[in-house]
Amino acid sequence: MKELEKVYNPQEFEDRIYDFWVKEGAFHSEPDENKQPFTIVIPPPNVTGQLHMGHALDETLQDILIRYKRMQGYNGLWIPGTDHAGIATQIKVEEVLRKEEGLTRYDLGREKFLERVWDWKKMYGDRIINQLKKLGSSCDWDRERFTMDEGCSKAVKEVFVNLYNKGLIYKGNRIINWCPQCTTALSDAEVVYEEQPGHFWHIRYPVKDSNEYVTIATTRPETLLGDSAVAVHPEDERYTHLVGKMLILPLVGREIPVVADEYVDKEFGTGCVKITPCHDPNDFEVGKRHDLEEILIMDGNAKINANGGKYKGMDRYEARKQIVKDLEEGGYLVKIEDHTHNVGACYRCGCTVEPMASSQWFVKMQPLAEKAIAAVKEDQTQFVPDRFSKTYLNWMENVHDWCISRQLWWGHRIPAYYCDACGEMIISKEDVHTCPKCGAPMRQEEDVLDTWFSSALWPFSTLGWPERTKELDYYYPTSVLVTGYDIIFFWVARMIFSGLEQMGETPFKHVLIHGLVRDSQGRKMSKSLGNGIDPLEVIKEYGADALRFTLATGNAPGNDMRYYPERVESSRNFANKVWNAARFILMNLKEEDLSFSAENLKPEDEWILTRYNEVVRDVTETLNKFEIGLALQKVYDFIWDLFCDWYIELVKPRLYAGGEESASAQKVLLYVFSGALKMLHPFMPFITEEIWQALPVEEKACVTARFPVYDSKLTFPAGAEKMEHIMETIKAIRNRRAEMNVAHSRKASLYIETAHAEWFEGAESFYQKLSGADRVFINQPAPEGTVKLVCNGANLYIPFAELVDIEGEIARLTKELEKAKGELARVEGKLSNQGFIAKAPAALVEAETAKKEKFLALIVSLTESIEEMKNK
RNA sequence: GGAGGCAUAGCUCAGCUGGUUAGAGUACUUGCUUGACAUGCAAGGGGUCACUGGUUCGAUUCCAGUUGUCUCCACCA
Repeated sequence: MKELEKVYNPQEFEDRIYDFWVKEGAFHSEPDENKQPFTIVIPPPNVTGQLHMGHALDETLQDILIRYKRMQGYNGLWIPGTDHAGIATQIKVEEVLRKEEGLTRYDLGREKFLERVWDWKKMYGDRIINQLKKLGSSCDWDRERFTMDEGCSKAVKEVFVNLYNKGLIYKGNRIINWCPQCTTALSDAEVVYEEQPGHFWHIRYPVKDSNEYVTIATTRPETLLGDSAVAVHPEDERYTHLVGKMLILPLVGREIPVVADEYVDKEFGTGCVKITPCHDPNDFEVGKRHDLEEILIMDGNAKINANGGKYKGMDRYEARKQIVKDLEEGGYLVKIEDHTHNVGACYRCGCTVEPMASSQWFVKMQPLAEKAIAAVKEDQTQFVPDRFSKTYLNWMENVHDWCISRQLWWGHRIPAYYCDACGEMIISKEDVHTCPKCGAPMRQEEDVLDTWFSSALWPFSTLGWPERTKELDYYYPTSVLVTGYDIIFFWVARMIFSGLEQMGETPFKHVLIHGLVRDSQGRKMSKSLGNGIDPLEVIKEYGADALRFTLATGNAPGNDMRYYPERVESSRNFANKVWNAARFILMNLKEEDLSFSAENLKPEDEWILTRYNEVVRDVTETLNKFEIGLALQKVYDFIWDLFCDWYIELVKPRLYAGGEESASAQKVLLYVFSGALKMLHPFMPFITEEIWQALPVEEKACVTARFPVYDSKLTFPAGAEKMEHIMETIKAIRNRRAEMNVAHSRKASLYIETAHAEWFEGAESFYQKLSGADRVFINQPAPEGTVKLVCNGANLYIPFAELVDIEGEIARLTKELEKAKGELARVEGKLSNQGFIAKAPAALVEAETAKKEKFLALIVSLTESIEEMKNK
């Protein structure tokens, strides 16, 4: 038998335990027809290669579920996420390149640049894996298999061609969100809106051949350069006479028409809107309806292009300044108003996005969304908690077409090939070098796909699709996806419709959504605030188990949680408690044969076994419902309160006495404790395994042991009830001794007066050990001069008369009496209510009746006691 | 503008399909080096479950409204 260190020190064993699991093949997950699969798809880690608190939360919840399922005999597989083609990766590398070598990606060229990204990617990938091990993550991460390799690219091409052939992918000129810093298009989901102070510039547009003019207001005056009309509402009498007339665009001198369009809100501003089809999504639509000229005025860096005339080459903000100045000088500027408005920013780099017309690839969402909506409505995929399905459905029902092309290099290149000679375009899974029409060389599309396009295929592309591999057969659809609510649109939704479209089946049965980890003041953890907490630092100080415990408990599913160091500390204290309980048990296990059997059980054994069984049942139930925090709370309460504070204390006299009674106690101790360890293992894997290795148990490792199962043969209602009565009286005695300031060392006799002598028989040692009694008498006359305690079903007498403060005692008893009377009134109120008697369940009526009896008896005893006191 | 969350002890939060003497951790008060643990043990104080109605025999729990607060989505020039 291995000894445990005297002091709980997780640093001493966590790494060793992890290696032990790997050596034992505990995370093995080859398809096995004799086992049920349990698959978890996990979100991508963040780009810095540094484990952050949110990711630690993801990993912890996933790991708890998969360890639990493995212990139930399931074949558990992680499908780890990688940010395998993200914009952020490229931007990060470009940043490093710029800083350290003063180069841009164009200086390096596509191929060399991609090599750089790939090396960098591997480096941080390794770092993340090592960090996850520290956390206890049982993901057997196969990097060769789960990276952006041949296979993944194959899947991407396959899907692209499939969708294109079904008419679900198209190329078109549309307004997209353009990030001038990342120099790429962004999808709607990648834009974050923020309120910013700005201005309304009111500008006068003269009517051609007239003294009239219209006034428009804009927040972006520089877009004036791209105006091709001014729109008014068709029923706006103020302007009907102008519709069809031409205006002279200030500074530019271009003639633009006044058009009538329902899009304009008569009530808002002057009722006139300048129309800039290439730089505003609504204007773009108006432009299409009225066949207006489309004038793009900026380049990829948001600098004014040749269409901007004299402003060419200016940055958009520079141009704004200059244009405002020129308008003012030309007498066109009517007024400037302060105005706060929402400005869209790139969610990666924070740069203000520019809406721009551009030729991009899109996925037609409506047909895909319809299936994805049906799948969730029909519960093929269930969100936990359920309310997040509303978030999902809301988004899906209002979804716009998805812009999937990105003007980046790191990513899957779109499998489209162009012939410059004859204009032919081919979409193909295979590379096409010569044009089948004219024989000229073809060139592949430069753009790459949105990260989330390939990420959306993750649940099946990683399993070998489009090949029909045995992994795919066995593990798809996966069991559960665990992620934060902030990623529902980016990833969850897209995996669902992609899975449905390509596999004909939803990619996972459950989506477990959790909240965000915030700092102690409720703020989001962020780099700019500097309030982020490094999980590795926490692990170093308190151990991975303590961090996992903290992340798994203390809040309801889907709600945000705050991070407090004090909470980790209290988790660590629990680990310490378990550690010391283990040490106590180990130093008391002296028997050769420790195999448990339900024989020679004492009431305290029956009590703890009954409670243990209940906890096994409850924990299993709650975990099956993904109520992870609740399950852990139950294990915690059982171990600390019931097992350590009560059972161990109750059983100490037997252990010290030795003999047959000690032997049976040892067996129960080991049985219950090892079972509790197994229940605790998914939550706190390291400490439970380390202790397991020291215990004389049959199963070789806690990680591969079988999760406890409820056993009706091991519940003993009678024994459990007897113990509850004894414990209630012990609490009452302790309470009174504390109130009277009786030293723990001062022993006293105890006289129990009861109509249920059987409840208290054989309990002498408990009273001696736990309530400072030296001798215990049942139903024997108590001597004069005692303290009387009134309990449910028994009166207790302790000879401490000299310590009694009569006045205080009367006050205390009176308070108790009032409380009991209040309870009685409540119960009687219920029982006298005919509606209650008639409609409430019978068991409840019975229970209330029993309560009434109990309170009646209590009131009689208390009243008597008060009278006695008054007579003294 | 649309949708959703939250409001329970000083603080952070549990409380699953209505019936509990409304809980935990932490903080606070008191007493304990009781042969696993002071990272501990024992005892205690502390809550009109935001407010107003409704449904019900019965509401912290379900429904509606009000107030406060947070978040997401859309976005009007």
